Amino acid sequence: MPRIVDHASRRQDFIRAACETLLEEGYANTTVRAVAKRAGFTTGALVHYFGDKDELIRRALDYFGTEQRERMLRLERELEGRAALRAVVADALPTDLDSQRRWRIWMALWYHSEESDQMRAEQKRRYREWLGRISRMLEQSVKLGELPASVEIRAEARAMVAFVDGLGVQFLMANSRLPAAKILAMLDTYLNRLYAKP
Amino acid sequence: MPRIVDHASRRQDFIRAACETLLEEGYANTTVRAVAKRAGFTTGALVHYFGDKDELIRRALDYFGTEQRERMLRLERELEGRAALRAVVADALPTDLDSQRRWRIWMALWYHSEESDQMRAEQKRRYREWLGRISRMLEQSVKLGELPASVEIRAEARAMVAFVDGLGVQFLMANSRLPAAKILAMLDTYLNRLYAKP
DNA sequence: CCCTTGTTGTAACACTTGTTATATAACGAA
DNA sequence: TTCGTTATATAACAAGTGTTACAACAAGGG
Repeated sequence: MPRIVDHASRRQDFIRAACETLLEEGYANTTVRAVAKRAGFTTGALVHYFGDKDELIRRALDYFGTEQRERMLRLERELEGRAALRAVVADALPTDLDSQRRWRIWMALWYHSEESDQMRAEQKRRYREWLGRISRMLEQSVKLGELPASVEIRAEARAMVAFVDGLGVQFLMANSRLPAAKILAMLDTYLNRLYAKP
Repeated sequence: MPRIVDHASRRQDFIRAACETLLEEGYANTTVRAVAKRAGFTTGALVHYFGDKDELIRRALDYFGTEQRERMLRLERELEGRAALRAVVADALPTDLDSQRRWRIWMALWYHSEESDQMRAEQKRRYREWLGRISRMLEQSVKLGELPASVEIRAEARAMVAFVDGLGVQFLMANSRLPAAKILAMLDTYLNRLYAKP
């Protein structure tokens, strides 16, 4: 009976607008008004699709996560063991403008998960997934004989994640002046040591 | 003629209050009103000692930096080479409640240096210092014969800093549930590989 | 054609922020 | 004591926030 509009797709429009705003204006400037405007609406429309701002932001961050996960799953399917690990981690590392913006989002998420319980939960979930993914590739390396069975999978995964996150931070702090080649060289040095025959 | 009050020491009072507020309430809740109240005054008094809020915050962060630097210099003086590196990095790693709070501040600083040019400058300066400190200890290791001359000092320092920063992030995300022993074990694994005889 | 129902825009609300203006209090010099 | 200067408190201001209330609108069914 009433005016017909695809609820789900309109929601997606707002989520996309929120993503763009986050990337281009930063977290602090991502207000409901700004997002609504970018989507071509006003706050009146936006609030019909999201309970509150936090939900909108969480959906947007979810969108980033999904994108990244899909890229990684693709790499994981095509490769295995050390090669897969190398590819997945290299994809996560900040090597171009796009990943630089992704890292800005991550940092904002880290920071704000201090305040919002829901966000912290979401963030923990994502970390677990990320650790699990790396752990699985390390286990595969053990099965393939690339790594000795004595390697402590969980600790190694944690260390790897720390390495990646730290490089992300440094990249942002260095005003993105860290050349991709250097970052990848550091990754290879790291992997060479991890995979060194004892 | 006028009422006498030690300008410098009163300033320090406010700076200390700002530090405490940052640590206990977090960056977002560190308002001029909150800091003034904690110092036992109101905003009217505070603004007589600082041009604006940004200056106050920068002074407070400076205070943290100075504290940490002094601790590190002490360790650097007492030890040398690998032992010094291990001690300094272990001190920086998040192993107790105090360092946890310090890491919260660091993350806030990272995040907000996206917006304030002055803060970003301050932050860059601190990173350079931190990289320089580690580089010097690595060079000392080379001189002591602990490391081969072929090691790429700058890249290794960067990797080390990344490792530390990443662990700091993970510590915060894990709700400080990462036991100190595990973190130190990861550091030692890292150092063992770096200092392994080829 | 009208009416119902979901959509959207407008505007107000309540609150918080940093900053500024101004009044009051304190204290030493004259 | 009185005055002048400074320190401090109080209060207002302007801007910006998320949220809410409400009116206007659109479009398909009767």
